[in-house]
Amino acid sequence: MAQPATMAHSNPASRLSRLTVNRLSLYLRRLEALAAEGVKTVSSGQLGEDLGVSDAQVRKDLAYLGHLGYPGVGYYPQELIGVIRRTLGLDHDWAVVLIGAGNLARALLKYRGFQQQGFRIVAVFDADPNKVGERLDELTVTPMSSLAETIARHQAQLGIIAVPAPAAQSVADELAAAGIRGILNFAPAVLRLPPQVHLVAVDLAVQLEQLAFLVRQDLDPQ
Amino acid sequence: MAQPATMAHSNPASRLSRLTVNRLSLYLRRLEALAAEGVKTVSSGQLGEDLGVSDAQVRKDLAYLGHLGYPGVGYYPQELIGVIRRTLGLDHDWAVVLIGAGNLARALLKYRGFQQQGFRIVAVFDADPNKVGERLDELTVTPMSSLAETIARHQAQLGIIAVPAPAAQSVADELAAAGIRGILNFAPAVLRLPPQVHLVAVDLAVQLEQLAFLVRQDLDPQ
DNA sequence: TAGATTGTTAATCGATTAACAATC
DNA sequence: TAGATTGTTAATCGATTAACAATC
Repeated sequence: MAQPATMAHSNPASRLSRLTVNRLSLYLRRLEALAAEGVKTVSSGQLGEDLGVSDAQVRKDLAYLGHLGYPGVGYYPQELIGVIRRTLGLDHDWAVVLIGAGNLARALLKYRGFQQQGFRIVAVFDADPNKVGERLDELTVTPMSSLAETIARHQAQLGIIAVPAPAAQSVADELAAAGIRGILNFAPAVLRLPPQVHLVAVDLAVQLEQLAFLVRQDLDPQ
Repeated sequence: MAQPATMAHSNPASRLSRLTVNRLSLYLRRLEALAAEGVKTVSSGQLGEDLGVSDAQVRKDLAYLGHLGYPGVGYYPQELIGVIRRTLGLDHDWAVVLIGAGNLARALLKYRGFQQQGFRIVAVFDADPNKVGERLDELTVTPMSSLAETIARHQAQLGIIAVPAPAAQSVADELAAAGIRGILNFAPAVLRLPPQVHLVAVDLAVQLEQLAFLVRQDLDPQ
């Protein structure tokens, strides 16, 4: 809107790298806490210090979203919260389906951070007939055979894969075929997806191995 | 050992970036699968294609670990597995303590990827007296008061924080005070730790928001 | 006003890719 | 040998930081 006409077809969000988007999530969480505390303004230096990010980095990240800062003053948390939420797509709810009804699924269902940002898990599926019908929180475990129908009914756009690695690719294929647009994958498997389906992978073993490497290197450099 | 004397104080591992270490974990997992299938040699092109990494990237990453490739032939999975495991510190077991006895803890206790790489969860703690004494898999939930003693007894070097965000910093402080050298943090909180304690954070909300951003940008560019 | 703080540029740093001589 | 493939260099790409004029 405030963009000059010559920039009409430029898309600010498309310039945001994965790293910047990650930090925007962190800024958002911190800003929400500051707003709840009644803080009226915050500087890039303060916000960065709270999160372990440089002040220049904070300003650069936020400048991608527009002229949101006030020289000599800082940023207004309330204003920033609105802009970041819109940028991240958090200005409306997301219907999410969860595949796999194990302990990780239980943990994710209870995870408040998802609910708070408008992610609604609308169905849980499992391939194991013994788990189908089981009650998980507010939901009843549904058979995989009703995946496509359930996704269509809820107009779910996101899916979370929490099944063992060998099953992950076939679940991903089913999700893609059912029209899911983004997958958060917890299975330790590399997934192949059509280009219109976005993928974010959380690989727990990789993260723990990263930690082992850091400690090992520190204790026993060689 | 095979290093010339002039490089005696250079530390190859210290040159490895976090990104490279992450990929080494992925290479390791794939190589273990290849070895199990009886594959005798693999090229950088093949390994990269399996994991979505360029061939040049694979060669560069592996070259940090030494001259492990054979021109015209490729790499020997068995040889590479040994070197990567040593580099990542996976050539011995790690005793790990788990703080928080909720659903995420249950999921982590059952996670095969940890056990397979030699991570042994030796104790589970919870601040809630109602949870203390509860059986989780092979372990009994222990009160926080015995944290330091238990860590010392098992000589645990790694800790996993799976408690709510408000409790995370105080748990981290206790772990650091008890001599833990590395923390894998699942709480959505920024932790402050002394420099000798390494930190890897897995932030589930950030990852799901990353996914929402990608999908939103794709569906509704503006 | 003086002081604080932004947005942005240029410099720096780091990671990836392309290309190819060397090797088997 | 011819073909395949490595290790490494130089080129490219991208992200971070330092610095400071502009602004309130």
